Amino acid sequence: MAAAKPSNQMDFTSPGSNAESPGPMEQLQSSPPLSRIGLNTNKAGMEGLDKTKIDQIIIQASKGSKYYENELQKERKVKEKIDTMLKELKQLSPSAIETSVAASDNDIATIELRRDLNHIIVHVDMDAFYAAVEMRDDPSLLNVPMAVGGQSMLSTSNYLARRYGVRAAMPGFIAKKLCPQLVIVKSHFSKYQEVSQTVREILSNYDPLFSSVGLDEAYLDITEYVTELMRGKEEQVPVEEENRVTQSFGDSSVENAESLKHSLVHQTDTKLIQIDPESSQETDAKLLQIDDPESYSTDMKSQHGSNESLNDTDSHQIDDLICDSDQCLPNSYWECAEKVVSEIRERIHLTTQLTASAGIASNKMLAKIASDMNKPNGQYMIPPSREKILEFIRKLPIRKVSGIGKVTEKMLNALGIVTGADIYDKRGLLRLMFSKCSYDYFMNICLGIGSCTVHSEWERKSISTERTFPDIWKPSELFQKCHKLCYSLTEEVEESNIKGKTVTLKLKTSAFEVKQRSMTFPNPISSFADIHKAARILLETEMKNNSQLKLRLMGVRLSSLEGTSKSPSKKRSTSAAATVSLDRFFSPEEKESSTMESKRVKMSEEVQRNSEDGFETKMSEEVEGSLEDGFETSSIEMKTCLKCPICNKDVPGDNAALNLHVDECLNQSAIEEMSIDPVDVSSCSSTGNKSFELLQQPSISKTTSKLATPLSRSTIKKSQRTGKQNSKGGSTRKGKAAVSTPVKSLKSFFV
DNA sequence: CTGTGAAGGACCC
DNA sequence: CCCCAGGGTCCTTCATCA
Repeated sequence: MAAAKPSNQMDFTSPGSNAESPGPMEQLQSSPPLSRIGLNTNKAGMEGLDKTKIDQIIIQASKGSKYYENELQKERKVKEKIDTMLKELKQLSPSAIETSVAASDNDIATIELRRDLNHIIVHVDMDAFYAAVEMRDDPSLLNVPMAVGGQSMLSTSNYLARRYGVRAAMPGFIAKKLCPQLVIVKSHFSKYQEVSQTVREILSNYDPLFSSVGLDEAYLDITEYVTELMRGKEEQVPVEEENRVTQSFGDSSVENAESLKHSLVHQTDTKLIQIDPESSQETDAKLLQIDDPESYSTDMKSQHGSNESLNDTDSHQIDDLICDSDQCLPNSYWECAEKVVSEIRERIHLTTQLTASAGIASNKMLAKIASDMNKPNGQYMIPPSREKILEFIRKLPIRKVSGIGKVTEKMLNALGIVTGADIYDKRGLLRLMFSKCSYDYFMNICLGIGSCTVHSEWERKSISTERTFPDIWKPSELFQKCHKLCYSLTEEVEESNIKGKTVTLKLKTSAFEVKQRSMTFPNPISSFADIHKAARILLETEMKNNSQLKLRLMGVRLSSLEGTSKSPSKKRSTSAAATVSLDRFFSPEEKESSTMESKRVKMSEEVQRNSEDGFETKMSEEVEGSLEDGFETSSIEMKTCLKCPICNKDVPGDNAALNLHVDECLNQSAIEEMSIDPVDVSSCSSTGNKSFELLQQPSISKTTSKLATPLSRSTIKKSQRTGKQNSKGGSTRKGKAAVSTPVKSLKSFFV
């Protein structure tokens, strides 16, 4: 593998490659305050705005609100985190950093081995999706700044509105301040879903196994599609170079051409007629047009950020270095891919009257970034050569990378990192300052390496529902909310035939403080009775611990789902390749379409039976009371409980300790009650007798009442790197400061 | 030392 | 005057345990 060798001499070695000077303090920018409240311009259509002015308006509008105060608080925390990070940075000796750089170079060589340029990955992204749909259906919206959502929150805005700083995830009333003429349209979800489905049908012609992200995005691996197209071309029309797409489309003996025609017909039948009866005619014409070599080249050139063509002799050489000549896709394939993607977008436009943007690259991370380059209604390809990729990444603002949000950006900024090149330059520091996971993530970014895995089915990990409302504090109201939420969650749970072990209650106080309290059953549950009891107990406990609990949001979630690869129940040894993402080895036949159908109990019945029964009344009185209740009623369980060291211990006067104690007992008794509850028919097989046995050693852990301790971060952890990467440079790093950095999982982007 | 839960957060759409 | 969502995923820290 030639790849191993060049990897150490990074092409980043531009100016300041040795900028890893131990004390890059000059670069430590004191970031402006309110960075998390101000406008986030990291979005297409928001370039060149007067951010300062917009920020002023936003801040003006938010000042003094609970939300604002909470954001300030969070901002302070982040700042603190950064400060301690910088302090630790100062402690680092030059030699330590030097060593770290060497080790990092070593890591990079390893990571480089995973570079895979043999997939043509496409990221398709509908432009301002919801807004575009609304505009399409109501021409009066065409030339006005508009957004979709409500007074409290916008889902998206059109490009006109973006000129005012109005964007997704902005509350309506603030948007109005920025742009008084703004028209806010209510969202029509089902419509978006329909359109989305239409788009998906188109996409499936190019990659039947494509994966979608939300309603408006999707990843495709069109390698196979392109390959077949090219093969067809080679066989059928070996001479015609430029017109291969056309040719093969026109040739019915080619499989893809068949399928394409098929889909066209299909489309014509189902969609075009509804939208515009005449355009079916156009479809073919348009498609052919796209294939016109002239229009292609001019088109693509203008859309292509860089003028570099794939035929660059350079890239040939590089490619030869990097890839096995056998494996590497010929450049012509990538040229073809551009046409194919162009066609995809065109077809989307024809059938939906909406525009899409797309990115083409050798992995998902790059494709995603690329799709944003020529938004709206454009596409961009990052050529599959290592050199071109590095060149691209080098200048790339890190914030463009999916997974790097405002906090991570700020943290990296503090280290003087703004672009991909900076990441590479500071690799020594990063290796010392961040967890292995984060560090790996960063390295992959600056190398432009990512996952090519598109064809893996999504697996649900949790299911939840939550609701915001005007502040409430009356116990009866709180319980009512809880009940309602559990009900609707159960509906969904039953609909999807899901079972899970962990119930989490989410609370957001009127001060915007978010708390989560969870409880794990010994066996998967799904009935309203179980979910509600758990949620109810968690709520009771919280209310008990905080007598003036005032909430603006409540949510319930079920996780540790049955049949999840994470679930211990059916671990299919992913053994060997410990470091590799499960993604890769996930076996599709994991689904157990359970035997639960029979247990379907009518929700209404069940709710009625459970809603205001004795149990609940009991619970709403005194936590202690129900606690003892639990003990007494579940005499079978006495043994377990009696053995509980906490229960039998004298609880010290300390409040926190008492809480711990109570929580633990509550959880315990809760589970017992649920196991025993005669009403609970629907889940008897799982929470019935069996759980009695399991209850002997339940995995109940107490809900720690003492939270967070946000300050104790300053520690230098010795979270050792367990990776296999340090074969050469030695340095098994021990004293690594793990500044916790939230980072998109490697699973999603990297192999 | 590993695995698991619980709680808190960052991020994405 | 109206005053910051909801559904998910993953990572990290801590505690406790087997």
